[in-house]
Amino acid sequence: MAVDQLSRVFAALADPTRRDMVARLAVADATVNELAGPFDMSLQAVSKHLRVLEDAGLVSRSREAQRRPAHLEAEVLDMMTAWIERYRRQAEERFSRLDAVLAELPDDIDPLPIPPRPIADGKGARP
Amino acid sequence: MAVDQLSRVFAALADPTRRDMVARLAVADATVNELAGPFDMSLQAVSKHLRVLEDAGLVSRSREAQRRPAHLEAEVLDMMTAWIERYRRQAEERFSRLDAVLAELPDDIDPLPIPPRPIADGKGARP
DNA sequence: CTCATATTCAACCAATCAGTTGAGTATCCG
DNA sequence: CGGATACTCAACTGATTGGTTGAATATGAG
Repeated sequence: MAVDQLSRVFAALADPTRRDMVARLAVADATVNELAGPFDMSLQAVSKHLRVLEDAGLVSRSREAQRRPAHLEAEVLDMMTAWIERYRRQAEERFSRLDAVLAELPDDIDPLPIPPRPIADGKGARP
Repeated sequence: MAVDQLSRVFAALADPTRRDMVARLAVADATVNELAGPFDMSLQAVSKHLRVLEDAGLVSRSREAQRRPAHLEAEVLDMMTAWIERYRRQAEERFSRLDAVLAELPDDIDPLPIPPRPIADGKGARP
């Protein structure tokens, strides 16, 4: 994988199955078997999804007898929020600045000159 | 398109090229040509990326002579933040609750029997 | 040691994705 | 009108993804 972590995290959460897993891991750590419960999907498929989350750094795993419980690593979520919020804020600022400019426009300016009307057919020309 | 918007938005931002576009659209609206500038990539490819962002609801487009300037729709970002923050907060709470429990443990309990050997590797690097 | 449980590995498949090139459409300008 | 500019559509391609099944590994219980 020659792809940066931010990309991996976004990609990981682009799948509803994986988002569901994250939602449940936020409540409690869980094994592959437990996670697989609600899904109509093979155990191996769930294992693969878990692997994607792990590669993205969203979950860590430990060993507990045969089980390998997954644990949500919430810090990575902060990385996403940081990215998103940065640009949301930037855009927001820009918009409010635009609003301010518009609000300051003096009344004697007509910012929307009506374009000259190209005219119609020559049928039934009126004198 | 049988895929929910949240999935589309996450997927849209899973690509570095598209994240870069979003970053620049946060600064100013831009046309396909302008956006394509820095990329070593055909105009059509950029147009396609823009389409993905549009389908995800992240940008809207208008018409201005031949140009079709793209405009960042920041509200959608809020949807992501809402999702992420919900689970981050949930996990966070859970951890602090756990901390509280541990802090309350009477002294005569040894809550952390030291494992004979912390699993040394646990996971070999796969080629 | 042998068996059961929990999980992963490996090979395969269909669908989607990110990119390409080439042709087509929309809009303005002279 | 005819061109130039800005963009999109269509068809193709190789890589990745989300799923499958069957075999393999890891660990604890008897």
